[in-house]
Amino acid sequence: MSLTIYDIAKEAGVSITTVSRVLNSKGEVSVATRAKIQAVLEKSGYAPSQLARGLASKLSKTVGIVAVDLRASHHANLVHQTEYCLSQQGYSAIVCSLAGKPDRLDEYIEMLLSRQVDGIVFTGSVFAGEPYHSILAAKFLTLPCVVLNALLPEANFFGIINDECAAFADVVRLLYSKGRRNLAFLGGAPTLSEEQKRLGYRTGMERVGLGKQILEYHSPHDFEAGYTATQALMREHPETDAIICSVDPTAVGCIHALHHMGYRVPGQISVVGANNTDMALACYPQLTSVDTKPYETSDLAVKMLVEAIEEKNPEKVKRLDCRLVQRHST
Amino acid sequence: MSLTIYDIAKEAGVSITTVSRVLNSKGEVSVATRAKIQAVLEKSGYAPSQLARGLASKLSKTVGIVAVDLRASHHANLVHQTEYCLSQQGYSAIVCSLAGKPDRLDEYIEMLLSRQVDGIVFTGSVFAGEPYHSILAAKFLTLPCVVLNALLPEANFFGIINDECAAFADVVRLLYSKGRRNLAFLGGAPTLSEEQKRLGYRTGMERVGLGKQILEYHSPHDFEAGYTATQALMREHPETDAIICSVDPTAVGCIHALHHMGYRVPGQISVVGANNTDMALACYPQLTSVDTKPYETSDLAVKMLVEAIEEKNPEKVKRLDCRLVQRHST
DNA sequence: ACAAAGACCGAAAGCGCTTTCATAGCTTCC
DNA sequence: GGAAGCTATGAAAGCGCTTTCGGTCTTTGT
Repeated sequence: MSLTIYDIAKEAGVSITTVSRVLNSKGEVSVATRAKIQAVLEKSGYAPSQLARGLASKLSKTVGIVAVDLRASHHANLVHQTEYCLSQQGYSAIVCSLAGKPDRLDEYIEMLLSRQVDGIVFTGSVFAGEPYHSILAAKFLTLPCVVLNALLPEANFFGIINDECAAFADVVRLLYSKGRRNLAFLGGAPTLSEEQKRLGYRTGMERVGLGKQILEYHSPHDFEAGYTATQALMREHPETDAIICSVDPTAVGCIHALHHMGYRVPGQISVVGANNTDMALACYPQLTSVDTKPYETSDLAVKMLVEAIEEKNPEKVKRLDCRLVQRHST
Repeated sequence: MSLTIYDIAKEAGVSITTVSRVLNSKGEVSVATRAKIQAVLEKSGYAPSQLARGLASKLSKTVGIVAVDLRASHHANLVHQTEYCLSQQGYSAIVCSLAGKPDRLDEYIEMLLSRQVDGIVFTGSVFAGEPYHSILAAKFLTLPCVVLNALLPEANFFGIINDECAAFADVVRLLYSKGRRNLAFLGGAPTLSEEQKRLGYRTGMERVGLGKQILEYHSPHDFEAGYTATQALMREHPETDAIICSVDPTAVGCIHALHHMGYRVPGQISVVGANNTDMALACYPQLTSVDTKPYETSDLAVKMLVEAIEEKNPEKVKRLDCRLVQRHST
């Protein structure tokens, strides 16, 4: 096998305790011995076993990242950046992708606990809703957790909230300024994030004086669903001239449906999405989308989590604003 | 802290050795004691510490997944499915996303080794090229590694090769059958995967009697690059009526460029991509794409890796065929 | 009836670290 | 000059498991 702390100690002519001390830079070590040990360390290429370290210190320097579905671009971005930030801080990430199957959450949590992770990051507001929340609550998790885009009532659950409400109100204002008067909202299951968007839509509509014309449709967060929901919407409300979708995949499905029904985008109908994923760039016309800043969100999440792990009592909730990115679909 | 094997042993009135035996179902245990221990196990909700287990047994039941860039849809799919298969086999995945920065590979490998991973999966053919290959080679990795879409010469490196060559020859045949006669190829840096595609293109061209009209352009694997490369291509070879791109993002950039230059797709020009990512679905018209079967690839990778870890000597290379998915861009 | 062979179980030694506690050697101070 | 206080170091006890080895108690064969 590889080198152990004993090899280093022997080579340097000191005890493993002293080696451990310089490894963790804690405790007093004379300049001379420190230098000697450092030298041995350098040339040996020794790296301490994180397993042994974790076992002895009760800190594994590992965190779990649980994503609803890693295949979704927005989540992949969040996981990517979260992992990156964690690695910068000396933590490794064990990632779990639920593939939309809530029942796997239970096993994953169990697994993460058995691996002594120091904390967990959940990407996605669905974790605040059912059945996820019940599963999490039943675990009585005592380790720090941060949920992206949601806030759970439990202690040691930290949250980051994107202010999507304001951004969606802006979306309405933008569309209104372009002359659109029949704006529909196409949203998903009522998570916090969805509710914020919906609220933003309503608020925006009130502000521009269209409060009486609220039109809300429902669609899961995928391409197909966006497609069929749009067909229904246009059949029942042919006067619609702008569709605000809660996420990009829905919006892309929406655009395709409109194309196939013979509408011109943005000529006749404007479409807006959210999360500013690469789908927004890929579709034609390119999609105007609410940027929910996955990078900033992840950075903040890791910052909060690490602070919580180190018992620095970070704030329980942080807020981040969103930015509307205009492209050719409006 | 949580329960340990001692608690279980005491509760069941046996030694920890015996508990360990039923936990790992190895060694002889009478039916009676086994039942007794099982019962205690059930109602306690005990889960063995994987850290301690790994330390004692030298098998961490953890594998590293190193992706060139998790943000790229194709890689996210691979990582997702690989993680899923691993979890089914009792392994956890530590994921590392290089974000296209080769220099981070070194640190990641070091980290994975210090965590005693039992194996590593690399997603992407770039790992067979420079500078990645040199970095890997310098490590003298003795643990099993599998590289998706590439094969490294080193021992204990296993590979899965997608037969993209045949698929790209099929692409040419398809386009030819649709009346296209000026087919250009838009590929990336010369990795094995890229070379296969290029070879497929050439072979296909020979077969349909267009061997004299090989036209190859170069473009990194992203949207922007595909866009600009296409502009150059069309400026220099306006007679082109079909563009075969080596990956979807390039193809999407290509389509956008064509749109902006006033060409109709597929009216005047056909475009094809590869990997069949969600970008292929998102863009308009939806993209004909070579499906490189990320799910089958990942399944196979995990199968090979686990066999290698358990010293079952799997074959060094496995091949998988690809499938051409026709959509509206051709 | 007695030896040989199993079946079943526990003691104890690690795995590679961290951490507590004790000790030895030096200063410092009145 | 001796008590008090540092600084620098090591011995040893864990952390929660696996695994080897040996021992006891039944079987089985003759």
